[in-house]
Amino acid sequence: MIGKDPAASLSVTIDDVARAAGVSIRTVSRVLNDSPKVGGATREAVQAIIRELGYSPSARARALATGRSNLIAVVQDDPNAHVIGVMQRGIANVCARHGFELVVHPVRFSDPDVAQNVERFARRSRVDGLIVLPPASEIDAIPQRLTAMGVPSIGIASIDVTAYPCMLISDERSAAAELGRHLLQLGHRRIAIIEGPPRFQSAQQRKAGFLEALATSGAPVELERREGDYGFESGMTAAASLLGMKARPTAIFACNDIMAAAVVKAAREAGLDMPSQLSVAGFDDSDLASMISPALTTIRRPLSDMAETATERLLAMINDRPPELRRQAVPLSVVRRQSTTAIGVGDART
Amino acid sequence: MIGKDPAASLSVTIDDVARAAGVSIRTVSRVLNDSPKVGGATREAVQAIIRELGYSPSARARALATGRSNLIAVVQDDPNAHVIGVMQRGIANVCARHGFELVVHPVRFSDPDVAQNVERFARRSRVDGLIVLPPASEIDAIPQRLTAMGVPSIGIASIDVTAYPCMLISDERSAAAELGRHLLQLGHRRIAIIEGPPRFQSAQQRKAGFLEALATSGAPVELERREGDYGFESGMTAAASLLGMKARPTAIFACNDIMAAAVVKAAREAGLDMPSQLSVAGFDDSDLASMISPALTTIRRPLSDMAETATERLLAMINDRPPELRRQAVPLSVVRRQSTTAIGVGDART
DNA sequence: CGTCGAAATGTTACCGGTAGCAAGGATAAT
DNA sequence: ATTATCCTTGCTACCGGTAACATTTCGACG
Repeated sequence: MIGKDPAASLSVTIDDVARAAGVSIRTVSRVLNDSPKVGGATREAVQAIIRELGYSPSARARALATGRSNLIAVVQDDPNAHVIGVMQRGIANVCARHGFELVVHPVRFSDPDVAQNVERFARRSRVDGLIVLPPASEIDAIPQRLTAMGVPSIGIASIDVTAYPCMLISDERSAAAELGRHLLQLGHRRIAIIEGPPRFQSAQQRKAGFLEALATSGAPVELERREGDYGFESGMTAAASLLGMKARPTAIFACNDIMAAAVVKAAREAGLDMPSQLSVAGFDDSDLASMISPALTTIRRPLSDMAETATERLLAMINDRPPELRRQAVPLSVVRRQSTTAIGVGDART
Repeated sequence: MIGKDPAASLSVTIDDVARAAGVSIRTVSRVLNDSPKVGGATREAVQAIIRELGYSPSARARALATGRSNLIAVVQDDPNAHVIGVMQRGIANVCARHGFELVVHPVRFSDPDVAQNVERFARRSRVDGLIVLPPASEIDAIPQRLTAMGVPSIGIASIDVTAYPCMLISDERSAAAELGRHLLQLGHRRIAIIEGPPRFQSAQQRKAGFLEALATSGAPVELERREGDYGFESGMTAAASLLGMKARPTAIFACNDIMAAAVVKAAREAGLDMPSQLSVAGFDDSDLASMISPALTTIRRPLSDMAETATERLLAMINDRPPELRRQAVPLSVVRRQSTTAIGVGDART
């Protein structure tokens, strides 16, 4: 009945349990870690007391004694709330299944001291491992330091960052190429791309894949390029410039959904009908993509799966099971929606 | 030069530092916690060694010894990635400033055992305090258990949940009322509301405030009500039903931006021009709101400020400074954009 | 020049668990 | 019945810090 005092229950210690059960601390510890060498009767008695007292062992003390904190961290920059939201959930799910806790450590991609920042964080917090999300995952120095410290880490990015002991690489380049071919097949020849900021590898990959597809097709493509910063405003600016051309593009690929949404908005305000007069495609398949009109043709990354896989693999490394697969390419898929269509019917001829 | 060995640096202990500096552990500890009673020369010598060895104290051991983990948790359900993303960032910022780490604990609002789940989490992880985000913050049992355990917590919600020692209450009811008056002033009389799921207090508050404004205005309003679940599909369904009416509403208030976006999309596909033939308003001022066309008139909560304030206050409680303000109402504001306009010109007369 | 007090540093007992090793008890083999 | 063996359980030394209390060292003052 001691357990009835709720105020005290937080401070119940293993000692209290041992005393109440009339056994030694060692035995209680065994029950907690369900060691096989405990008598059935004793085990049940101890468990009863534990329940009665509402006891639960301190993760901190445990961490100190075992050298494992049962904590993993996710390192994230946050330009993209959608990506982070979905991945965090996936990671948290796996953590919960394995009795781990998740600590988030936001960083700034542009901060020159990110790597040092992360190192200090890892050192101080003593997390058992880290998952690094893009675009922070593109920074070499982070896995370099982590690996030097002997802390397991896994990166999720669009390119291979060799310093990571394990990586999930989403093949954004191929996906963008596939999207390029898709537009060509639809008959588009005046095509524009709104690129992302070149400091991000993802932006470079998406651009490269797309341009490559157009170039190798052999089709006589008139290509127009603009640079955006993945933000809505930059998309509006680029769109305004493209739509104001005499020979306006019939299709625009924006390197993320946000800029694509800007194109849609700009086009609508310019009185253009989509997709008949203009096809638009994005990248990410964020919520946004299917909520605007017309719904965006875009590229989907299996974010949730990637997050779960990454976490499973990190936990494996933490448990000294080396990852079976040190590098894994994740295939992405084009999601066709209403924002792209074959050129023809209501074609815009300037 | 010992510090050059990076693999070893993770396991540098206070003892190593003491030995290297030729002082006692106690003195190193004093330097770490910058206690005033250390000689200047000694202090500098120790600091030099610490730097050289790349030592940083284990947060775990510290937690065990001091009884404080320097960890706070954010408890969140995640129907709304936007809200969580913004708030998490605000919380993390404040944490970083005060040397705290942030652990996220996702829960399910609909889970009958949430409260127990959170209690176990708090007990096990030994966090120093918790911030509970809506809608999880509406569940009484959570703060009840937390308070009984003596763990500081702060809730952010649209109503007062008395069991919290401290709360930030966003006045969604008044905001919705203000929005209602706004629509009336614009001349709308055939008005519809797409409500959120009644199990959420936020949905009830938004509805109540809006209806109240219409009722007390004295204006002869024809009100139409539909129930949604805060999801896009439900918004489409409700919109289809409303737009199919003989006497179609001239203004629709959707209780969140996502459903409002659905209304916009449905209206557009029905060939309606906005805002001339239909005014639409949402709630949340998510990214979405300004990215669609027309941009949504909606209601903004100062999410980032709220998150920071909540965190500051929680940290104050943790440091035994009772919160100066145990309840604080946060005023919200109507953001007028292009989706609402005065009735008249291109009015829809069915 | 002796004494006293403040400042600086050291010694050591925790914090709440884990786990190696030893000891006690019960059951099985001879 | 006796001893060997296995199964249970207890004792205790850590894990890496913090902080109370003791001790030493000096400078200052009478």
